[in-house]
Amino acid sequence: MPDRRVRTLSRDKIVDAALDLIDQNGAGAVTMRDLARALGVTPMALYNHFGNKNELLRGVAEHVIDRADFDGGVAKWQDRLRHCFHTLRRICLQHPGLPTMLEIEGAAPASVFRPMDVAMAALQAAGLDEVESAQAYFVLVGFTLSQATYQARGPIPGLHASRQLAADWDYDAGFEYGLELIITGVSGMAER
Amino acid sequence: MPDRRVRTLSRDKIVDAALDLIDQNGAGAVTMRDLARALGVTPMALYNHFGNKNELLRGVAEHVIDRADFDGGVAKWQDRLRHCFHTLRRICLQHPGLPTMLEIEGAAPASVFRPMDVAMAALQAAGLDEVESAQAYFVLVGFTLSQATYQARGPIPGLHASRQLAADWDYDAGFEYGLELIITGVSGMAER
DNA sequence: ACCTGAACACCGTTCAAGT
DNA sequence: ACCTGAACACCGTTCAAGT
Repeated sequence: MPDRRVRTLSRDKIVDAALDLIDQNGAGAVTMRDLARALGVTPMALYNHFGNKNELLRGVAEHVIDRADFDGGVAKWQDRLRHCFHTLRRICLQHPGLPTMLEIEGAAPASVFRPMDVAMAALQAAGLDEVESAQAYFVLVGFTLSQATYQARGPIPGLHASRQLAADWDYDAGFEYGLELIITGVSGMAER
Repeated sequence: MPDRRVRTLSRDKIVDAALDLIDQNGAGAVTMRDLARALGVTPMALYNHFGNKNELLRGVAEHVIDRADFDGGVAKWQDRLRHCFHTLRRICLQHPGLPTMLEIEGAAPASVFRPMDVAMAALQAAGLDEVESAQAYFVLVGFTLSQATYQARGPIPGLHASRQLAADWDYDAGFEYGLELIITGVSGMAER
């Protein structure tokens, strides 16, 4: 018989609270102590549910990625790629900590392969072989994550200020253009 | 009259020592205390030369970028792009901490605009306007930095292991393919 | 099985003091 | 002007103890 007393904590509760903190204060702002305080609990209570902070962050990333629909069920390979990386970009902007979490050593969950599977199927439909598809995927995911990171961080003060890129930079237009550039490149490479 | 006693510290000495530590132990491994110990000095002595750790890292990044030749003096815009981003990739691989340092908030020095100027000139020679060139530059730099970061970190254990991407992944071939894909995309976008 | 409280070994940085 | 030494306010995590 399992314990019938209400457990104050669970992996889901921890992940939800961590996601709230990340969305409010950004990526590196989440602290085991802060997270414990938000849950009304001692920091060490978290270690009954996650081995360490990295595992916890991986749990958060997994939760976010698992909720996303990268496929979309569209027909043309170009539209599948557009949908896949628009989706990835959207969840990165919704949770500004996500790209950093995925970049942190060991924090990437197995779920990161879900968009990879979708994208690689589309790239092979475009005419690339398996290795080429993987190589092209890394172009797309590197581009998408770096764009989202730049946008979430905002212009670097004193650095972008010297150029006119700062105030009126259109991140949406920049993403669309870059995505179309890469898709055009995929077509060109497939024709060789 | 300036003080004639030998100063034990200088910005250059600190930057050199920090670069050594970064090259040996990776990105986040450099600590004000470790760096001070390597210099045979107290941690607080560093604060006479740099306002804080971020400024120090910016100094290191600046030093590395300033030593690189992004231009190369080649004629065709495709070759100029190849040379520029091969150079950027090389210094990122020589100093595995560099991409992380550039991504750290506020750590990016004004020098990051040097490869940007070279690349944007090449992209405008390809037929893109100024805004398009900036957008295409972000594709190239995001791709190059993310590739170098992946390669420096190595495969994520238990994650890439489930795919055949792990052991025999050719980072050089992946970079070449991605770069050609983007250059092909630039040509395609310029023709519109 | 799950949570607490005190402690450990770290951080970056401030401050007052030395020369 | 430059460096030291002690201290402050943090970290993630270990360990022994409670229930």
